[in-house]
Order: sequence, then structure tokens, then C-alpha cells
Amino acid sequence: MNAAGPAGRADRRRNRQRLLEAAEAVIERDGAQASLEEIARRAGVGSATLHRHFPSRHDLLNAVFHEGVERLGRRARELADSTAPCDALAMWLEELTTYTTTTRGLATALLSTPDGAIAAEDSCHGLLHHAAARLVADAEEAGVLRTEVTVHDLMALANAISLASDGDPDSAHRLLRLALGGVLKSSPAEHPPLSRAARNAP
Amino acid sequence: MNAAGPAGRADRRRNRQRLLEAAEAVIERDGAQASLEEIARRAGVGSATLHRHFPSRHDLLNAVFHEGVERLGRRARELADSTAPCDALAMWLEELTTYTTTTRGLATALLSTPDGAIAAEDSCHGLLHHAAARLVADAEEAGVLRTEVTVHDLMALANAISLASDGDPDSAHRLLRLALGGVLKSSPAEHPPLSRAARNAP
DNA sequence: CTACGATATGGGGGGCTCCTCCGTTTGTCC
DNA sequence: GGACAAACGGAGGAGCCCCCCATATCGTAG
Repeated sequence: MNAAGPAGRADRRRNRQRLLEAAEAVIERDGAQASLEEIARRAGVGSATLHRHFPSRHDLLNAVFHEGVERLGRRARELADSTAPCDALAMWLEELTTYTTTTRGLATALLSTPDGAIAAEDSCHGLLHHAAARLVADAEEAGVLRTEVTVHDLMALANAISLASDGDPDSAHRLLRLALGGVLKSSPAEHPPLSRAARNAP
Repeated sequence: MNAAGPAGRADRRRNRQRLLEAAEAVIERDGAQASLEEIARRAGVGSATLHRHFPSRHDLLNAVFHEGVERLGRRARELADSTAPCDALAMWLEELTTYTTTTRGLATALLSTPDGAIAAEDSCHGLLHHAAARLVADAEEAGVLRTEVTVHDLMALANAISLASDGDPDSAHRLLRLALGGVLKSSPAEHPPLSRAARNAP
């Protein structure tokens, strides 16, 4: 395994580290679909080595953003313990979107699940989901969440917003607050299911 | 120009049509980053021909979705003329997200501007923006929009939602209604700008 | 200090992509 | 029917991803 623990050969760890640094730089410039070849080149290793360390692009992205994501996880626990549920949730989501919008590629990476598999527990996706779950549960218990909002919904929404505002955190924050507070002043007239009509229309 | 009008040579128009059909099929299967080579192959033309008709991937996507987008534009006018502003806006956004989520690749295409240039007036982006503007203006005049919601905000939000719910219209609709109605029951405690604290935190 | 086996490496190659050049074919108008 | 502009298509350069396997390196046991 690539557990990166102190086990394994020294050069392996060294190369892994170099790859991560190179990846961080290139991803910052080119986003989630940076060239793996260039990353390997920049790290001074062969492309095969990159693939041995990170079998898929997703693995690489997970590793690159792991640290930041863990920080967000800790922050969630911190907020949950120190702040009123409603504010804790809102603040954390704001911090989350700040991170995902300023980090080129993370949002994209998070949005697409590892391809079929349910998000692994220690993937970025899994870690964030876990962190959010606590905040959502608290907010729900306090009765401040509107209807049946799921953790999944919120994460999807937050990610989508980051993705949509393409690198501009201010824009992302506006959209987030909009979504949290609601776009319309009143519920849109309780329009009945309307599914039939709307779904066939366009 | 590739105006596709009745002017120009017959084979040109014929090839353009074939390309569009092939593109529609391949994009439906592979999304916005479908292989241009395969599209050309499937249309029975050389890859150079594809590039002559559609210099960039964006141009091709615009052309493929042009019809559907125009339909949505007409629908917007129709709703604006027949329905209360608030409902008109909500219904149109629902129809929009239905279309963008069920159409693999459109959302992605719409999200990324033609690369630097301001959305051309007759691009999908431009057309939808224009259609939405009318509905937003009406809603604003009727006083049903919360705060300074811009057309741009709404389009970004709708696109983000489509993108996030990845092909599942029901999920998209849930998120949309959530965003329109608001996630939280009350505004999140009027937290002051909070920009400083939140922005540096993670 | 050395020798050895497990481990990790990297270059090269196959198969794919995008895009452009340029000789050739085709449609149209007289 | 012929001439000329317009459109075409294949070949080829540059890149990318990923895998194979001969080779170099590490860490340890003697």
C-alpha cells in the first residue's frame, strides 16, 4: 500500500513528496485536469512512478488536498462545539466554499465521485461529508433547517456553487448566502407538484 | 461565416447537419468533453471538416444545443406574458434545470464562458441570459425577489445545481426549490460581514 | 564491508486525442 | 461543358495517458 507511513523505502517516500509538491504547483495553475506527465516531469520522476504512487487522477487529487480538507474537518468540530448550530453551519459552509473556490480543481475533484465507488471514508469527499454531517445534525435538532435537507444536498450545493463561481470567493459567498437565505421572499405560490407540465415542456 | 443559411454550397450544409447529428449522439453518451475525432468519424467526414465548421469545441456545443435553448427562450417570453412574476420565474428555472441536467454536457458548456470573451449575444449563454433577464426584471418589479439578486447570480446558481446533480432532474429540482425557498428557516443570525474571520480561517 | 533479494524506477511504445497543412475533389455559375 | 472558388480528407506533428520490463537502488543479513 501507499500508506506513506514511515514504512517502505526512503526513496519511495521522497518521490511521493516530490510528486505532491509538483502536483500542487501544476494543479494550482491548470486546475483539476492538469497534465500528469508534466507533474511527473516537474517532480523529476518518470511517469510510471507517478502512476505507481497514484493509480488514478482522483487518488492524486485526494492526496494533494488531504491536508486542507482535514483542517476543515477539525474546524467543523471546533465550530460545532463553540457556536450556535445555525451559525456554525453557515460559517463552516462559508469557509468550505472559500477553500474550494480558491483551490483550483478541488471542487471539480470533489464533485465527481471516485467513479462508481461510494466515497471512501478517508477520501476528501468522505472527510468533508463526515464533517458536515455533524453540523447538519445539530442544526436539524435545533430546528433551524428548513425541510428535509440532507447532508448530501448541502454538500452538493456548496460544491456546485464553488464550481460555478470559478475562482471568485466573493461571488461564491454571495451565492451561498443567497441559497441559505432563499432567493424568493415567499415560497413560490405553493405551486403543486407541477412535475408533469414542467418536465415535458422544454 | 458558418451561418448555415441557405447560402453557400450544398455539401457544406449537408456536412454541417451530419456533424450536428453525430455530435448530439456522442455528446449524449460522453458529455461535454466527447471526442471530436469520433464525432467526425461518425459523421463520415474528416476531422479537418469538423474544425472548419466549428473552430472550437465551444462552437460545436453552442450549435448542438442551440435549438433547445431557443425553445427555452420562447418559453420564458410565454411565461412572462401569462403568469405571475414569481411563479413565472420559478417555473422557468425549473424547466431550465430540467433541460440542463438531462442534457449531458450543456451545463458544463454554459458554465465556462467562450474563454475570455463576453458571452456572444447568440450563444447559448447569451440567449439564456437574455431570457432570464426579462423574468428577473418582472419579479424584481413585483417585489418578490429577496435582495439584490442579479440575473447572473441566478443563472450561475441554476447551472451549478444542474452540474451538481449530475443527470438526475429530481435531485436538481430539490436543490433548486431549496435554493429558492432558502435552506435555513431564519437568516443566519445576521452575522456581520464576517469576511475577515471566515476568509482566513481554513 | 559486502553481497543479495526485494523494491522501486524510468524510458519507450501503443493507442488515443487535437489541430493544421496542402494536394485533391466537388459544386456552381457562366 | 469548362473554369474557378470553395470545401474536403488524410497525413502528420505534438501531447497525453497508461503499461511493460530491463535496470538501478535500498536495506539488511551475513
